[in-house]
Amino acid sequence: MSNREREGYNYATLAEAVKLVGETVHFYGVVAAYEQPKPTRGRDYLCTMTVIDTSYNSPGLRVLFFAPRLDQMPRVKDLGDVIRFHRLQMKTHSDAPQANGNERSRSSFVLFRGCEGDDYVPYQNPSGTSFTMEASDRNIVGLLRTWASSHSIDTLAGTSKYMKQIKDVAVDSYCDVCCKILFVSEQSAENKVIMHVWDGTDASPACLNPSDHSENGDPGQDLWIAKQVAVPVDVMRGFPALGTVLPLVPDGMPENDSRPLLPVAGDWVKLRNIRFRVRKGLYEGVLYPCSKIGILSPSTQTVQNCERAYEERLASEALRLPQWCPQPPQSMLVTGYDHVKLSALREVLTYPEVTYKFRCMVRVMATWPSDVLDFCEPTDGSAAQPIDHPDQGDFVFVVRLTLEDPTARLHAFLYGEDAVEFFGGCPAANLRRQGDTVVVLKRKVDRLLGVSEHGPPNPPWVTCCLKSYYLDKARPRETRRYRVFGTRFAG
DNA sequence: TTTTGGGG
Repeated sequence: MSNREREGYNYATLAEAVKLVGETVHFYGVVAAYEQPKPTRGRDYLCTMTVIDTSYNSPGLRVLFFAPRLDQMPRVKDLGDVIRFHRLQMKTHSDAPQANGNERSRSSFVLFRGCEGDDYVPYQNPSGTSFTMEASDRNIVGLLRTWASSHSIDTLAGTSKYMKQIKDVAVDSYCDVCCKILFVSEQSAENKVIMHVWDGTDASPACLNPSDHSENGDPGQDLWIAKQVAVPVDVMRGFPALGTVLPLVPDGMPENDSRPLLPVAGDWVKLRNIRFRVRKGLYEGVLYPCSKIGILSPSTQTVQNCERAYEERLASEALRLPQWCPQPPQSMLVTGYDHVKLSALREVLTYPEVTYKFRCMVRVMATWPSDVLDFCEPTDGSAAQPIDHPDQGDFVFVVRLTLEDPTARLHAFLYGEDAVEFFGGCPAANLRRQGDTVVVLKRKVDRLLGVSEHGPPNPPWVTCCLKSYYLDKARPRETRRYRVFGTRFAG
């Protein structure tokens, strides 16, 4: 044992430490930023963080800590916690000071809660029982706690030039996002963990990629399945009413046991260096090996801003609207219930009463049948009835619409008299014998779907009324369906 | 032993 250790450790302030490039130092710091450990391309794990103290609080000191095993990595519970490092090597990187720790070079750490008045027992001490805790140590921890509690420690969180809200994400560029983990799903078949994240804002409507074109000829069904697979309705019940929930899928990440540690539902995180892409017309975040997951305290300014903005959205009729629909809202459809509050589709899907009525602001993504010629069918539906039966009264509209807003997708049926009203009094008929009617219908449906000669379809925002019902009284929730009613083309 | 990765 060296003289120094026998006398107790001599801790540098961070201001002193950054001047000791090339030397091995001990120091205490308050954790101002922390990224989950992740595997390196080499043999070790790496964990990165920024620590601050009174002598050096902006931008703080970056610390890299390498170790062969996950349980040897710092597992910071909360920003503002106090960490003590022994035997870190001071370096510079890109003209900024940096401290390097390596378990293989006997670097070590202990972690304390940041709460003022908490005890002086570390909540993490990977080196076991042999750690020093003198009166001077308790003094340093106490002083750092007092200082941190009166000081904003998150000055770095949420201020990077890469930071984006979900409403502003775009494809093909790397960015950072502060968001809440709402749901973590294990896709056991692919051995993938998908996190579902939310920040209270609405993703912009995304175009369908040419590769998204359905194989079964029913694009609406594909779109609906894409959304259902992502988040089951039962899980959705626990989500906030508004705002887009995006899946975050790993790409090129190492297999199971050497994956980075993932946050759990309820955590706020800062996702760093992630990208977005569009699949089946839905944005999804992509987590690469170069991405990082930083923790955020609920008290962080960025988190508070998200939560406050969301509370405002919830309370305001205007702000509840999808953030990408025109203001003031316009709609080529009108409803007879304009006084009824607008519901997001996630609210519709998760409403506790199975039979209920809603008014929504949505986009119509697809119809089924996709050909207007097939919008009506014979009322008795039997094969014995000739398909070309000329009698109008024997036909009924049966059309399934795939509706979308920033919160969800759902199928709603346009049926019978509700459909006749919807299409402006156009009666049900054998449409294969009603060329004029078909032309009128097709023109309306194309407008509704935003079909254009150039480029992909871009459906406009429209208001519509939905009512929910069930097919089987014994299993109302499982057999819940939706119908469009009280809605028609304007003019 | 001094990598690995290091705010792009």
